[in-house]
Amino acid sequence: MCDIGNRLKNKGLRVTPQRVAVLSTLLNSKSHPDADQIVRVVRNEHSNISVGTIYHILDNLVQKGIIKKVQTNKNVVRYDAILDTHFHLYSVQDNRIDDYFDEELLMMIKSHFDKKGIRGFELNDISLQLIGDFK
Amino acid sequence: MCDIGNRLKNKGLRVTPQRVAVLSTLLNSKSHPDADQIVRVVRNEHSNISVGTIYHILDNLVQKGIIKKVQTNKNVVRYDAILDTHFHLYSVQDNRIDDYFDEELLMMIKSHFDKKGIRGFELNDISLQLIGDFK
DNA sequence: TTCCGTGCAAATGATTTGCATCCTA
DNA sequence: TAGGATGCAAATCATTTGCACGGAA
Repeated sequence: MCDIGNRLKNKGLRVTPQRVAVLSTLLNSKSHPDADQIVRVVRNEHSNISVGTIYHILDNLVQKGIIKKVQTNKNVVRYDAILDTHFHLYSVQDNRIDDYFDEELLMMIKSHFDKKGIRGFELNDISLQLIGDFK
Repeated sequence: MCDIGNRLKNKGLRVTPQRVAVLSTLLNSKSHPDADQIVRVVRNEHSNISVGTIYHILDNLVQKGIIKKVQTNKNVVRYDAILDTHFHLYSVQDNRIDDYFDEELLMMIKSHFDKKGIRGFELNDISLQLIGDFK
């Protein structure tokens, strides 16, 4: 609990049971859930947090950089609590998104831009999706 | 005009003025518009195509692989008529998405996966967003 | 005690759907 | 002419907003 509490406190957010529930749900989930899925899990395991509040909390956490939104080409936003830069495996068919860690590739891309840069653009973050199908 | 007509015909879609209007609008746009922006341009330049129809058409074009959806972390879908694999520069602040062509990087990533592969995953497409700010 | 957070319900906004009509092939 | 396309309006669904109340600091 202290870990989660501290993450919030460090960013100047008050530690409330609702925030702890949302953040711990996200940390325990490997699947990159959307708001609706988080609502269901939270309500199942904890108390009856209202939907609007969960949207508020997710927004707070994103603003403070505690979690990230996941890029999607659907009209639902999904979330990711892992902050280390990593990539995503997308299966369009089953709407599944898995994490993909590839330190070698990350270094390769980073050093490419360190050398080369992009004129007129300050690069802050890299987001790579690998689109295909799970076998 | 024939070019656009053929693109549709080749994929087994009937050539209608509405589809031609939508596709040519998208081809002439460098900005990766969403459905609403396309509606406005189309209605301005051509006839009064209905909103539902434009959503239908965009969906058709994506299904047939004539255009692509652009990855976004907002709840609006944006579109891209360029099919050659390329990357995107994202500015979260001003919600701007520019194309970024980098053949060298693309080759680098491709050959990385040609060599290495991803266990349990068949890679079909690569989507890379470079997030930062325009200067 | 003081705000920041929360709950609830209504509002918004993007996208979809149903159905009658139209028009390309 | 036949079946895919379109137009329109109503329906959905995710997300946002307004406001009164409640609880961390």
